[in-house]
Amino acid sequence: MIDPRLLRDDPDRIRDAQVKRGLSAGVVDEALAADERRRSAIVEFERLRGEQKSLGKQIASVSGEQKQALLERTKGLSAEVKKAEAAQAEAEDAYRAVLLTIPNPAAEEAPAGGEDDYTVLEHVGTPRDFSAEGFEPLDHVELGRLLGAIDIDRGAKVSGARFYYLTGAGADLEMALVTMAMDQARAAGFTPMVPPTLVKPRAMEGTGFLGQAADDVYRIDGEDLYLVGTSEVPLAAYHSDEILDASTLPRRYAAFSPCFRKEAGSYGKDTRGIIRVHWFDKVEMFAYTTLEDSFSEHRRLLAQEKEWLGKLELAYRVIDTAAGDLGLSAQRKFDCEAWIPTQGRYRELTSTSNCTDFQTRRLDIRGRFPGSDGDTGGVRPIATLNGTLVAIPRTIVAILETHQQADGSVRVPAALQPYLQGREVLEPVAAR
RNA sequence: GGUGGCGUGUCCGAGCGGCCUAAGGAGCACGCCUCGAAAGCGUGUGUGGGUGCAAGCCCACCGUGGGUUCAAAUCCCACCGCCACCGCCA
Repeated sequence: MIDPRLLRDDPDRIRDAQVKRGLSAGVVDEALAADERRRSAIVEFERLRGEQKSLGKQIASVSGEQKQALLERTKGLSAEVKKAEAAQAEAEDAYRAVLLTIPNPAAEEAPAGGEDDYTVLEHVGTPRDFSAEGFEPLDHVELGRLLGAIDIDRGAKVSGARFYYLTGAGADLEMALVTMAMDQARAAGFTPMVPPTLVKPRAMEGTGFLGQAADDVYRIDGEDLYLVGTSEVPLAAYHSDEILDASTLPRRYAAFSPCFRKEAGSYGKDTRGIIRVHWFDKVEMFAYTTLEDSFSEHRRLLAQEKEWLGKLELAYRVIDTAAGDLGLSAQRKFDCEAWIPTQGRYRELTSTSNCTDFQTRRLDIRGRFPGSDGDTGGVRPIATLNGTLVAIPRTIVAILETHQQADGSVRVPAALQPYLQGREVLEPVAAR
């Protein structure tokens, strides 16, 4: 949720932010009107309630005829109070509902525009030139079959389209990547976590995944539980309704979890292979910081991702996502995109977002700062950030395709070897 | 899934229809005392919202949501969570 004070004090800024994302600024006026209605409803309720309270006190202290007279007067009042209370609750709900639809205003620095208006911040490494080496690279589906690492046909048989089995070396790769990622995160000060992946609506809504993004989310039939699309959800909700002592910030968590996505609206996109799937495992970094520190923390998360991709010896570029392509909750987002040889283009492997106080306001997470309100102390909103360390299928795609050799084997990056029983090469196996 | 018990402020804990504006204690902050500290004494000590230039004033909050009542922390219902036992299960 955006800062309600910002909305009231500087609505033009929110209007501009809406336009920058390519959205209509109309919601801002809707929200302002709802706020107006809400406040007059509150004033009316408090007036009636105050009257009722003082009458109640008199009733308690008198008796007999006097009491009867007062009782008569207060009976009608009681109904009015009830009505005013309902009106107030309704007005508050309406106001909140509008606020929830307003995305986090994009950062000044975020490029304006939609999906294609990103800025490339840097290129790291050089895409491998297979023509110079004299062979045609195989795609990850072929390589996965040769290595006995990915079984897409049986995934479809058992679970449907966009499902897969990781088998043999593929399963080994997942375990190796997860362990290696967790080791890196732990060394960088992140607390390892294995969170629940079924969550209540509150956690979903609080992280901004229940609005227009809702059709990408699986809901459990008849249970009021959702399957998370990322462990960002349980990690953000982890501290919901808590006041964290500012001295304990930043708090850094790294979670391993499965992720479930309907991928609605992506029919026909990436239908081959395991680039876009309904389920995958992921190690996600998550941080709680002060608002001021969130910007440097965002860079820190990006640095972790770059270190990770470097260890996997992948060629990639870093992009600054355009405002229109930010999720509801992000204020700025950097994606690391690795070069996929058989697609001839860069594909997103990791992504890190600064959500500032957008999620913490929705989830009632605040920090207790030393000092009094006057000198910026007291209880104030804090920031959340998230960043992918490793999303398994896409990372496996990049590794297999990038490090393949002419005979269909795949070279294992040096940093990964200790996690793969010291194997330097993954060799093709007989089909089964 | 069943039965029973319990959810009160930062924490412990009392209250079980109207002086609850929530007792008492602990903790914390400040002050007194002290060479300094402890002990002791005194004062203060939440969150959200409305209103006001401000000091302040007002409203809401006793797990959550309904209900009864002129009036609910207190009575009734539902739900959630915790604890214990039973059943089931990995």
